[in-house]
Amino acid sequence: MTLIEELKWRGMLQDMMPGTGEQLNKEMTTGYIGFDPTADSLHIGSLVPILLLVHLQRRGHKPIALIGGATGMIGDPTGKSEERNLLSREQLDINIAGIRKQLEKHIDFNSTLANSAELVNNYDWFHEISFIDFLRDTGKYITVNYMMAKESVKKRIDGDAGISYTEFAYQLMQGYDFYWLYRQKNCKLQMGGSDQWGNITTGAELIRRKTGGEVFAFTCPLIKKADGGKFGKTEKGNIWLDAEKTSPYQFYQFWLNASDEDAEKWIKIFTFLPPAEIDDLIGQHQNDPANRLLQKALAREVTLFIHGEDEYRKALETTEKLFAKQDAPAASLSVNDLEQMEGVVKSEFSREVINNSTDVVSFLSETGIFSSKGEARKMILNGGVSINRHRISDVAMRIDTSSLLHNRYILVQKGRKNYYLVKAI
RNA sequence: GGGCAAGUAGCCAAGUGGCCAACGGCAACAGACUGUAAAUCUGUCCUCUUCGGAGUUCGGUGGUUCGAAUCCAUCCUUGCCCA
Repeated sequence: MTLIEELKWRGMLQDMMPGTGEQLNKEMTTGYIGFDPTADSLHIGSLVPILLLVHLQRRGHKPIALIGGATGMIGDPTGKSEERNLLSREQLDINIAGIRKQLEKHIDFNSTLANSAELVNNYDWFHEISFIDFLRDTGKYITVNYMMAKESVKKRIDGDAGISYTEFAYQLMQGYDFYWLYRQKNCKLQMGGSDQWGNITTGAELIRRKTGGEVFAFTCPLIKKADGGKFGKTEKGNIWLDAEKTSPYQFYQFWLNASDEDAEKWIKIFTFLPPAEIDDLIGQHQNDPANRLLQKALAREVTLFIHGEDEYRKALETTEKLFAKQDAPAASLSVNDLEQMEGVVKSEFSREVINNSTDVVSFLSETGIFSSKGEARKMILNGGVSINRHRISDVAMRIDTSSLLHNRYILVQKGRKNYYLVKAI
């Protein structure tokens, strides 16, 4: 299986320029992907580009991760129905530093191998290009007609939000990135999400017109959930790769909760398991879907890749304690079990108040599990709150010392799956 | 600079003097059913609440009115057409 064949099998190939496969078979090829510094951490939406770089490197090619320090100052109109606010210089610096740290965690930029990965920031070359230079050396080669034909631009021109000159010019900047990397690093390949296709082709066109050189590209389909919902969002917001923002347990849970349909697609995309093994897993899963073998394998592989062995183990242990014997009384959880739960949202509450007893509603809002008394009350009336695994229905219920497990803990569930551990101090 | 149109909750979108905290859809959250799935059905969905209510909203600011998302003035933003 060639790289292209494998990516196709994994469902990671959407568009491809002619000759890309041949180029990759011919020689070690340098390929790049851009990362937008729109937040200070990458979320699982950026996982696919990272994986593409890893795939590329595993096949002996040289990956470049480009951080859009300059393009981030402009704003990509792709997929946006409205003009965006510009990020401040300071915020960008913070974001770039955060993203750089994460990329370094998952891709090796320091090896001495010929195909060691490289990390570049397009601010480094853009900040010294003057407006005049850019217009003369780059703008001259691409017609406005060409730029307006791009889907991302056309949508905004046809729509009622319009597009500023700034965002309109974005594709030229990304095009210039490709040109610069082609010139400086002999980079002949650009990858990205399928929404980037328009920007990528502008770059290829620019290179062809300026140098006559031929470059290649392919894109990966955007990940969606089978039910049409947004991928990577939960009640708590984005799923981040940063353990500080999304604990490994929550990360693991996200993948474990994938629907059957999604799990089948995602295990191909998000893990490096060989095709034969994946086919085998899918077969087993279809025989016994209730066992959720696929989801478990998916969650294991992705958690291992992002957070490593130790964190995976802890996430798995916590999951087993909380979910394996869900009917078991909470008291059956030992002090150790409770102490060692990693990644469950934890909070503290005054022992004194518990000694004097307090009402559930205040307890739930003061621990931060619910943002207000009203919300806590509504959720209780909805049957959505359990304390120590007993669903509560009485809004006036009291919390006192008898509510404490091992004289120290209270286990709260919001819905079935969201656990909170409150410790009396 | 001139003419026309538009700006409503996370998003889309109805509402054109009181019955409006504002129809509907999407997304989200919870419940039932399940396998910590999917689909379906039900509830919640501006903020706070002692669940009786209270407070703050419909681009901004002023005004008319007993009463304004709705009328007037003015400003801002955006689109289309003309210069």
